[in-house]
Amino acid sequence: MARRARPATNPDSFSRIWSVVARIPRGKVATYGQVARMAGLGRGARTAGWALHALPDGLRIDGRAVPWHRVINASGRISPRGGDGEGPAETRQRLRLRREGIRVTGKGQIDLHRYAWSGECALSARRQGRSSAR
DNA sequence: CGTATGACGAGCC
DNA sequence: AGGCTCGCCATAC
Repeated sequence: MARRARPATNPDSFSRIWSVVARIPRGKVATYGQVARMAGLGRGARTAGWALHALPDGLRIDGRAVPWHRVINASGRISPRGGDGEGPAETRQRLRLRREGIRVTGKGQIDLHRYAWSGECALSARRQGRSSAR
C-alpha cells in the first residue's frame, strides 16, 4: 500500500506515552500531566490524552495490554470525552478502576492521595536524593 | 506554513 | 467551591 508519506499517527511520541501508561501498576492511577512528563513531553498533558485517544485497540507493550483506564486528570476525575453526554468510555473506565479496587465516587471522584502512582519517585526511589520535594 | 482541535493543567474570578 | 480563560505540546488539515 502506498506507504503513507507520513504516518497517520506518530508512534514516536505516542508510543512513549503508551509505554509509560503500560508501567502503571494495577490499583494505581496517574494523571495525564504526570504521564506526559514521564514520557519526556514536559507539559504535554493534552498530548497524553491525545495519545490515549489514538491508542490502538488491543495494543500490547511488553506482552501486556495498555491500562489506559488508569490515567485520569489532575482533578482526580475521569476526563469527559467531550461528547454531549457521558459515553461508554467513561463508564467503562470507571468500572475497570473499581474492578481494580479503586474507589470511585458517584461523581467520578478518585482519591489521588491514596491511589496516585508514584512512578516518578520509583524511577529513582532507591535513594531519596531530594530532601524536600518541593 | 498557519490555523484549529483535543481523554489537560494551573491560575483567576 | 465551582466555573471560566489562557497557556502548552503534538497532530490534522
